[in-house]
Amino acid sequence: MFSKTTEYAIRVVIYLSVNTTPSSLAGVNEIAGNLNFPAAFLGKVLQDMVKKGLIISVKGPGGGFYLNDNTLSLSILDIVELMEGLGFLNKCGLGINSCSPENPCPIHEEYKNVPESMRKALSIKSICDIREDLTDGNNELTIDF
Amino acid sequence: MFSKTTEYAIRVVIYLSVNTTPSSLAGVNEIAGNLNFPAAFLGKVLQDMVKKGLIISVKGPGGGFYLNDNTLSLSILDIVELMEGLGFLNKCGLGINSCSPENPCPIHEEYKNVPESMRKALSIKSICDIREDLTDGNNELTIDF
DNA sequence: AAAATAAAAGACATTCACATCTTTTATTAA
DNA sequence: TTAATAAAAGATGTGAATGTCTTTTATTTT
Repeated sequence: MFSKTTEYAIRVVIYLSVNTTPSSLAGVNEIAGNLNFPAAFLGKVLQDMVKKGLIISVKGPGGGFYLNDNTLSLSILDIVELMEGLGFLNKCGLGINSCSPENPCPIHEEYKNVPESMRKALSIKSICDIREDLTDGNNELTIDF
Repeated sequence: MFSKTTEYAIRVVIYLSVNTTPSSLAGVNEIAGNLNFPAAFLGKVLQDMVKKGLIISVKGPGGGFYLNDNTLSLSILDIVELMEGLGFLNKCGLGINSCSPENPCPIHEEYKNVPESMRKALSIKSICDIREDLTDGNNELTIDF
């Protein structure tokens, strides 16, 4: 559904939310190792995320990355929007560019629920909520971020 | 959402359902021209569709393509399945391979509706139904297939 | 039979996301 | 102030999907 860049960004945000503070950072290699991402490419994604304000970087010995405070209040959808835009929510179910309410494709009505349920699924929780889910232990979330 | 190959295949099936009969065919260039697809590449897709039994080809002067009768009873989802499989319905909302009911990602529950609504949207109508919608005129479908 | 037509088939080209490698810059610690 | 560390930046590589071009095969018409 999303590009690798966006996918990596989402998981990095979650990882950093659980595993770092402004005084306890994580480096490229640690993140790449724990999330099983290619380190060199992840470096590029991290650069991009710094530029976009999602995370903060520190150079030099002991350096690394940690989460920007503001990012905690964002939803997954907000991160997707920052990384690659929300075009995927407006795409026709058959891929027809000229498809619109005035010029609907053959499954236009039937497909309406899809972007709606996507939007809901991706925006209902904040990163802060997800961090709580993962650290609380009062739920069955077990994936190691 | 789908590959170009699959997208072209879906629209070709609809086009042929409305515009051809076993005695009135459509050639690659006619189809490509009307649907605004690259003709040479479409030729490859049509070959593939013939092999998969979706359409029937006739060589030589007056030749071209028409819809296999059986295809009329298929849904869009059936065509997608034939062309590229249904992997897209089993993908995790965050792109995590190890995501499963026993090992759910942070938005696992929230995302469940998405593939469900996709499946419904793509399987509720048969090609036959869609052809009726397009030829009846008792609806607002206006895209020229 | 010969010429024309149109799909089938094979070889080749292009593009872009994804990924890697090398060099530079900033920071820290000795 | 020098050496070490780690991110930033730039250049380059790769593979798969997409797209093009040429040749072959089957069919029809003259």
